[in-house]
Amino acid sequence: MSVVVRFAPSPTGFLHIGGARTALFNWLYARHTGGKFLLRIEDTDRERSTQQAIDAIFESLKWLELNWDNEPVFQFSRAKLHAEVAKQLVEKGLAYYCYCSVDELTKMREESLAKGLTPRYNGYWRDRPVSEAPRNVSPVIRFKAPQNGTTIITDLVQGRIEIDNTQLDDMVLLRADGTPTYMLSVVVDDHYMEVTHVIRGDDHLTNAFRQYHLYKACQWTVPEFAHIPLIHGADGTKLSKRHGALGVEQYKDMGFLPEAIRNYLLRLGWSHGNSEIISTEQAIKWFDIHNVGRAPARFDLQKLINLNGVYIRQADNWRLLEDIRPRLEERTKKRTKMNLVLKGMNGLKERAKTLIELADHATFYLECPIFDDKNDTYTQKSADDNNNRYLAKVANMINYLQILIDLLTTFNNFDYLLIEEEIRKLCKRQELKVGDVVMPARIAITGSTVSPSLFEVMSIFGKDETISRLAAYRDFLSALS
RNA sequence: GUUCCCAUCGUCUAGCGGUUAGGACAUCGCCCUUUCAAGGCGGUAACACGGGUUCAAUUCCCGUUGGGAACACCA
Repeated sequence: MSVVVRFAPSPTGFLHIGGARTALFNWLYARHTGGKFLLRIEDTDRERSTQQAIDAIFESLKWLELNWDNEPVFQFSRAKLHAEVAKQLVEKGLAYYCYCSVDELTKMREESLAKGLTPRYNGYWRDRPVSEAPRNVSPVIRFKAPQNGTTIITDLVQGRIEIDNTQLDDMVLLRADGTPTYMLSVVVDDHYMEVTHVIRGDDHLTNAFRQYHLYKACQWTVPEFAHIPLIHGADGTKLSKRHGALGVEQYKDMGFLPEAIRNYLLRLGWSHGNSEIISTEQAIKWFDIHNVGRAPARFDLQKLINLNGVYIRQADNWRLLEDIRPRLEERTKKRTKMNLVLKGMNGLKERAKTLIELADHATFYLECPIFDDKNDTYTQKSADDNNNRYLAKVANMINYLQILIDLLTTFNNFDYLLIEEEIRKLCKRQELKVGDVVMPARIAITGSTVSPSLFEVMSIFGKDETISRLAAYRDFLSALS
């Protein structure tokens, strides 16, 4: 029998990082086994489900490149079928109508809690004749859960788990308004979608036991379960907004690459020997649900950032340019110089951990960051703080800049290696430190003390732009002193 | 509170009775060097605790402690 898995988020918010991992594991398992990866939107909670959230989930999955098979299933559209199943169970005597009010149920839970028991429904209407039913109350349908014995589930991740059936209470299948609950819907949908493996968050583990009996009551095959541990925040508690339980979209906005996120999420709770950098192809080949760890893992942003740097360095230059183009265009009008960014990409991507950084560092190719277009002058203010250290030695800097200009003016060929060779020769001749000469030029050309190799930058700019920036800064410094 | 799950460096993890307990991120040195990265080399750093079982326990069993999850007419 071929594998069918599904990712079934409820559209009550964005797709968070934990959901993304659940989706990834399902997707990998499907691709690994050559099975199907289905998507089901669990929108039975009409109050909290939004179109916005549905769109966000689709967008996030697409961005992560976790493509699903078949059309997505919207659970609410199948509500009639779900209700039908509930009614059939009543007819078979496997479920019953319950007329308890919300207040009564709350009271019941409080009483159990006071006695030190698990709060749950006490089965008041389980064996009570319908003739006793109050007139003006619309009933819910409850499932008759077994009251004795034990239930055993062999979870693919958690192993064999046994619970006492006294833990199970009679869960609501159909609400008073006739809409199905999650417990009913999942089971019915998973059955009709022919899902063979239910891979989901650990928080559903206890649900599996209740669902198990529902499968049995319907005489359906119980799927394999795999409950993967949740992701925790850096402090070990449940991941919340405070920790970075952000939407996938927000990680995109922070400049992360989808392949970096996939790799990070995969390694969180799963490993393959000493492999850290794992391509998607390798992941598909290696992934097995059986060796997913059982303990929850903490989310470590530093490791994600590091991994992102690795993937940026590996990425194609054109693709990176396209990734940062919107950010660059936001920042400057000089779109004609994008080819310079592309030429400089090898030097730039070596130094960036995120696409934001990459865009930041690339800006100088488009315009000199410390040159203010409006006033047609340089500003010290916009230069980074380090510059001040060098600006203290203005006279020296003017001198070095002039030496460089004189040298570069004689060049016909603006080749990277040639520039380096000649500047080194000059420094040796005049007994100057290469760093002393290079740093003022770096500030003049890139507006910062941090940049890719200056010789590379110069060769990319070419003679005119290089000398023009050097001269402009020289003049600015002269005016200062 | 009740039930279930979990436990190796700060973090993610390898280990599946006998290892100098390995790797990665982070961190700290050094090297390389025009800055910053990247890279190279090296350092600090872990088997929660207590009982068993065994010739031998990080590894198997039990308990303690500590963490987590679930207990809705939410999903």
